[in-house]
Amino acid sequence: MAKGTSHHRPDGLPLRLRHRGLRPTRQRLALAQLLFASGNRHVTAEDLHQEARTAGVRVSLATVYNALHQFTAAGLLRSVTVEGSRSYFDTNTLDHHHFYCEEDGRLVDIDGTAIRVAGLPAPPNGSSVERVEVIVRLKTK
Amino acid sequence: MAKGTSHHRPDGLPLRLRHRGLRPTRQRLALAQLLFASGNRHVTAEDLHQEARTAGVRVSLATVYNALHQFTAAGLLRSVTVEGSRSYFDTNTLDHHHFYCEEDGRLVDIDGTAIRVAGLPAPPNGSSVERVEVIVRLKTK
DNA sequence: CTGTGTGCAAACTCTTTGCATAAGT
DNA sequence: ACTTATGCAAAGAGTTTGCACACAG
Repeated sequence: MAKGTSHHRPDGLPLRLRHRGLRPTRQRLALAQLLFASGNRHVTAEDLHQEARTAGVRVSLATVYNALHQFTAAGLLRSVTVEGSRSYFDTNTLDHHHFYCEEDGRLVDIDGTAIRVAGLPAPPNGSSVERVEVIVRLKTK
Repeated sequence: MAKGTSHHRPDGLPLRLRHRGLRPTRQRLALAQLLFASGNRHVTAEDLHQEARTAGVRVSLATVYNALHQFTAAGLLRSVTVEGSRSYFDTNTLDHHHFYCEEDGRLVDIDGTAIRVAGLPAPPNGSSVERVEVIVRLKTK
């Protein structure tokens, strides 16, 4: 393993962004780096903004929001809604589910293949199922 | 069955509120009436406020929010989070799930006994499951 | 160069809060 | 009377937007 840590060659990021029609700007690259360098993550805009600043990346909160939405539209992220006041963005774009701890606001992935939902009624007339989302709300035992 | 329509005697409301430690004020009664008189409902604060005004009930939006939260704390309502920007309140406090149509913001109940979720992994250490919530996101076919 | 992205601050939406007034018991 | 709820308007959080400047190609 001469260079890089297997799954994420930094060099892949610019191409990955450009491939989705996003110009690999300094800010987007830095944010993508933070997001995708370390396994599956669940971040809020504020989280990511803070992280960027801590990492010495000069980026505005508005740009973080823009980037998160652009990444989501481009299929690099998925948004998760578990609580009204914050928006979470999930780097895992495969179908999967979540544990959510209301107390500390933490999200944990549940592999989509692990869970099976049985007994689903037919969707209302004229609509079809886009996605089944399971949220397991946790309390401290 | 001499009087009332079985599940919701209007006379029951004041008692129902008082029983939960809520003083049956004019506004709370009117809102409770709107909420509980007609089967299961999913409303936003704005919805309910509008409805109240339409029904000629003078009530402020802040009071609607207060009442919705008080009712929720008292176990008369349950809050449902499907989308970041709005908070929904559900008059069905039994365990159940939802269809959610992103396009028109409509929520439809799915009986809790209909669905079975299998294959749930053990919750993270130190926590236990409070509630499993299934949201079936719909698209117009 | 040329067009897209960014930063900043202001605007916006939904929700909560503080304090004087009104209503419930 | 005494306590609790309400109304209003202002504050608050999170998010979005508009426009001048900066950067990537």
